[in-house]
Amino acid sequence: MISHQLMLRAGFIRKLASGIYSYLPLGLAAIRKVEQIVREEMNRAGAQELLLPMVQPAELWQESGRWQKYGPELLRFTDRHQRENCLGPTHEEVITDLVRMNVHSYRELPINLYQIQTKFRDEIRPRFGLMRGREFIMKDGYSFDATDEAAGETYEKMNRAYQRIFSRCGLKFRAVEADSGTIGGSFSREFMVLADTGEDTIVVCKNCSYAANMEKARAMESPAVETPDLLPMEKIETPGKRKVKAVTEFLNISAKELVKTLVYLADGKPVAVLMRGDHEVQEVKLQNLLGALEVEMADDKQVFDVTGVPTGYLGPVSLEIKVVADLEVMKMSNFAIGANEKNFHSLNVNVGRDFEVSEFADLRMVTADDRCPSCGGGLKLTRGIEVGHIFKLGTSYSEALNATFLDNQGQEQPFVMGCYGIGVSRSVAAAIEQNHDKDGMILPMPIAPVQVVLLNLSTKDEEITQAAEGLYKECLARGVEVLMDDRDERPGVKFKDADLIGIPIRLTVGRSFSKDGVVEIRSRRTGETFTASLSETVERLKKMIDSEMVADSSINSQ
RNA sequence: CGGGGCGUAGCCCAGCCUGGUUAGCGCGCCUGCCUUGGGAGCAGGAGGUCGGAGGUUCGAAUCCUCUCGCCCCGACCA
Repeated sequence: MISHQLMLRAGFIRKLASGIYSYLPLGLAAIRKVEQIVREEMNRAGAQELLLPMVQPAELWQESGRWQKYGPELLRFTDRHQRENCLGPTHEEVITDLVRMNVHSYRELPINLYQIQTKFRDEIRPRFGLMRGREFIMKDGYSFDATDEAAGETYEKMNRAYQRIFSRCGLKFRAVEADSGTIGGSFSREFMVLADTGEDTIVVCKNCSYAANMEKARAMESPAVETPDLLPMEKIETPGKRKVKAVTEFLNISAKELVKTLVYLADGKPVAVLMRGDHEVQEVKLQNLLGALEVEMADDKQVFDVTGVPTGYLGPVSLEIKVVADLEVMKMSNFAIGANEKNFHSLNVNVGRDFEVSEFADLRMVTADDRCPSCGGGLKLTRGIEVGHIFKLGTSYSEALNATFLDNQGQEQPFVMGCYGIGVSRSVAAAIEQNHDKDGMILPMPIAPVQVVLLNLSTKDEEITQAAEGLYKECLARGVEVLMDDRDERPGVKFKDADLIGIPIRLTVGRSFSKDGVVEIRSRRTGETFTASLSETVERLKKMIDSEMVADSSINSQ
């Protein structure tokens, strides 16, 4: 991954252990820039910063039920008093506990609290450096409202704040509908930085603003077709034909005329899933439909054990286990299925006449051939990096932890919560992923470690050195962030390093100063170069910087 | 957790298969000379528990066993 390589080469980070990195001065400076933008926008949106403990007692997690649920990525340990603890991967429990101890009346609401802190998640397989470390810097925020309606307003406020934050960071991103996952809650939205190297696939409409991740993405339903006459079911021998491709070729039908039967284990219980031959199951949708904690595809042996049929010849007719089906299957008629007998399939099968389905639902993976569910336009699959996620949590945590307040009727009510995360260290990596060339990083002005890198090309030349130092001091005095390269190195080395670390503006004092009394100003992004006299230089730097900072007023707050 | 791979100087790596001088190259580092607008050149120099433990052997970086760490692929994931 390019951002990782560049950060190592450029001295932004060094690895200490698997998924654990030290932030060096330049890397830290970029992180601080992102943090500062996050702070400003969170504060503007009415949130308040605090700092919660990283070590958390097991009791709290047992109370919420996540001590069992969270799994091995929660790093647990025992202290000298034999008390169990964990390192916080997130802070719903701690914040809910804090609020329940201190807030008791609707008149104290709403409350919106956030922190910026190092989190630890013992990832199965850390990779891509800061992109998926075990230790990472995250902003996490939590809101407490008296009613669903008020919580919805807070959620929208956070949505707007997030739009501003990522715009101000100079990132190209999309906000997408998302599955809320193990955190629970009713609705959530992910902020995805668009990059081909992203780990997540997202679906965006080419025509309207619809965007979603694969777990949530819907497609416009295919138009209803008139049901043709139902033909009599027919069993046909299909020796050795198990895969959709082999069966359809053998029967000379298209995959759209075949229904495949897949067996999943939902928390250990077998379920058959019917899917049109050319479609794929989206397991998270299945998991949500079944209300299961875990679904996994059964292996060949497990399938045989529960159905008595070898994989490849399964069908829903007289199948003993629970059967669910994708919506598209409902529209099909006279289709082919496995006959539940080795080497046989059945033709002209129909739902209702030949078998029953306990539930129809959208269970499939959307493809680029599908149409947008909100406008019917074409869809595009693209890759993204998740840098932010906002959730409407509802009352699941406040109920589990018995966090309540008295409403204006004197009734005890659970807080209506929301939670809002931003991967700070990941955002820096994502920015680099999105902004680099063959020579190195090209950092957006608002999150670059410094705005200007000043090269003194000849530290032994007194005139040049004096000019460079003068400029350096003037920059500092006038609020221009500057890093001076006065190493005793040859010019080529300094140019290469300046390119690598991606500082937006390069200011060079060298030969042209001795000759013509001018210094050189160059944009890292465009390569555009011009010269300036000493007296006008800092003013011109300021203009360039201002034009590249995303000004508050230019942000469209949607 | 399953599959594959790697640990030799600060870094990248060769040597291992087929045991046998003083363990080597490149980069980096130090000293001197030289050079100064796109990662220069010459000369000299420092730097090693060969990841760790045990074993086989006259002799182990090399063969065997165990162990630790890391990387890649997979399942998983806010």
